[in-house]
This record gives sequence, C-alpha cells and structure tokens, in this order.
Amino acid sequence: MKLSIERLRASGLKLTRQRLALLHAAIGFSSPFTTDELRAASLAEMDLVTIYRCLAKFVEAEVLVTCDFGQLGDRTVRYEIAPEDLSHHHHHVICTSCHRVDPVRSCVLEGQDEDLRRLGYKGITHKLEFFGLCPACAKKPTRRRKALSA
Amino acid sequence: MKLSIERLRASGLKLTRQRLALLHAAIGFSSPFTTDELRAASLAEMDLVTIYRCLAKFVEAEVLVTCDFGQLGDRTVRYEIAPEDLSHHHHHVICTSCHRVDPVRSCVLEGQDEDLRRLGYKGITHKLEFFGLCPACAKKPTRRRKALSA
DNA sequence: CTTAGTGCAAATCATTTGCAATAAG
DNA sequence: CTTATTGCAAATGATTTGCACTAAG
Repeated sequence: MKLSIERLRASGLKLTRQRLALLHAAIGFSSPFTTDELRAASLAEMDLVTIYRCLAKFVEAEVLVTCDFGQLGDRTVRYEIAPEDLSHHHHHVICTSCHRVDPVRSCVLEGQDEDLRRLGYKGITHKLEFFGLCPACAKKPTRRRKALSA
Repeated sequence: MKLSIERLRASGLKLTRQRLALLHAAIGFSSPFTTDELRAASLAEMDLVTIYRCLAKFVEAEVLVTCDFGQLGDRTVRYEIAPEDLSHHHHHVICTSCHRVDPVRSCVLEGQDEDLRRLGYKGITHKLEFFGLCPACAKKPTRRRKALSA
C-alpha cells in the first residue's frame, strides 16, 4: 500500500476516495483480477468507467501491471499489483479448466515445467512471445510509438 | 494447402467456396493475420460473420492456430496456419512500435534474445505464460473443460 | 435429399469518449 | 481557486447469435 501510494504521488496523481478503495481492493487479490472483480471487491461504490480510467493511470504509474490470458477465450484484461522491484517480473500458470492462476517463480524456461509438475499441474503448455523495437523502427527514433502511447 | 484441406476433411467440414478462398488467403500470409486482414486478402466476397465462423472451425480442425498479442493494446485475435507437425509450435517477436511480427525459431528461452539481437531488435522483453490442468481439476476428470469447448 | 454453412440484422461485451458536475491539492 | 477526476449517457469495435435461405456431399 505504502509503495503504491508513493508511486501514485510520484506520478502526480490525486489520491481520491475511489483510488484508495481500488488500491486497497487490488492489494487484497493474490492473483490477477479483472475490472469487474475489482469493482466487486472494492468497498467504495463507483462507476465502472472510473475503474477503467483509474486502472489505466495505475498502470502508467507502475502501481499495477497488466496480465493477458487471452488464450483462455476470455477476452478481458487482468491486472495485478506491480512488484516492488519493477525489473522482477514473473509469469503465471493458468488452469485450462477452472482458470485458476498461480504465480511461477523465475522467468527462465529451463526447469520451469518441473516446478509446475511438482505443483500437480498436468498437460502443461506455455505461451511465449517476445517484444521489442524491430530493426526498422530502431533506426527511426523520431517515429511515435503507437503501442506505448496507447 | 493440401494438408489444410485434408485436415478440414478429417474434421468432417464441408469445402465451401468461401472456405477455400479463406484458406488460400491465409496461406498467403507470412505472419499472423486478423479477421479483417484475411477478409481483405480473400478474393471471394463474403460476410465477416462467415469468416469468424470459419476461423473458429479451422482452429478446431487444427488448420489454424491463434496468436494472442494482447500486449499491443490491440484487442483483436490473430491467426496463422498451423504447422505440419502440430507439436512444433513456435513463438514471435512483435515490434512495439510498428507491430511487425517475425517468427522465432525454437521455443527454448536460452539464447533466444541473442537471436533477436542479431536480427536487430532492441529493448527486447517477452511474455511467457504457462497453461495446464491444475491439481484440483486434474483430479476431476468428469468436469467439463470450459476453455477447451469454447 | 439433409444437414452444414451462409448472409443479414440485431444483440453482446468489454472498453472508450464527451461533457457537465465535483473534489483534491 | 484550478485542474484533475467523476459519473452518466452514448459511442465503439470486436465478436456472437437468431433465423430463414442456400449449397455441399
């Protein structure tokens, strides 16, 4: 909570009643949540639109990070509290049946499924995608970064 | 094309004019495409709805596989022709600026970004998620697989 | 023939936007 | 005060569904 608030302040965002409530609710989750889940968990009554807008700000402020489990057929974005050390991202195991989500320790592929197998997961598959500036874009530093400004 | 048609037949799907056109167009792409891009590339005129329905069937028939680049902010699903050897999945590098997509050889993390760096990509990050049956679901073989039937 | 597949219109669903009212710093 | 933030209504955009019509096998 402390850290999240600092980060919000650092980004020059106002600490409104609804933001504090959302933050509080977000911290309560142990796995990625959707906008609706967050709304349900939040004590303060507020419009869904407000949640969408706050979450967007929270991501900018690096208070939250988005998780994308599109593969589940479920087309909604999920979020989770950003780690204290921002460079320390982690991954998840998502049950293809009940959609339960568990965190996965490091981010090295080697030996990972071993961990999962030990956890009791069966039929493990994974999804890995890389992102970066392609050679062409890397050469045009002036070009607007569509994805980043969105 | 041959293989795709065999797979469609094997799934008991009818070979309609629009399906053949879509298949033909799909094979023309060298990187993942969206429903709209496929429609534009297809010679045969047809309803978008038909495309959605066909693509769903194609994925069931393992003629196509879906790619999910949600991280780009772009919330649309992408597809690509399924590999001959279905167990041989690969990954992609997506430019965070122009959204260009390049395939990435194997699926072992070790040394991958080295390949990408060699390709000229900068600021490489990646997204890795695991999927599988969680211990609880693995024990209930009777339970319907929501995600799979969707 | 017979049933799967198609087109069109209308429905959903998550998310976004415009704008006037409201509150944080 | 001054500007960011809210809430409400209405707009989007991708994808889906209902239903009568058409065409594969």
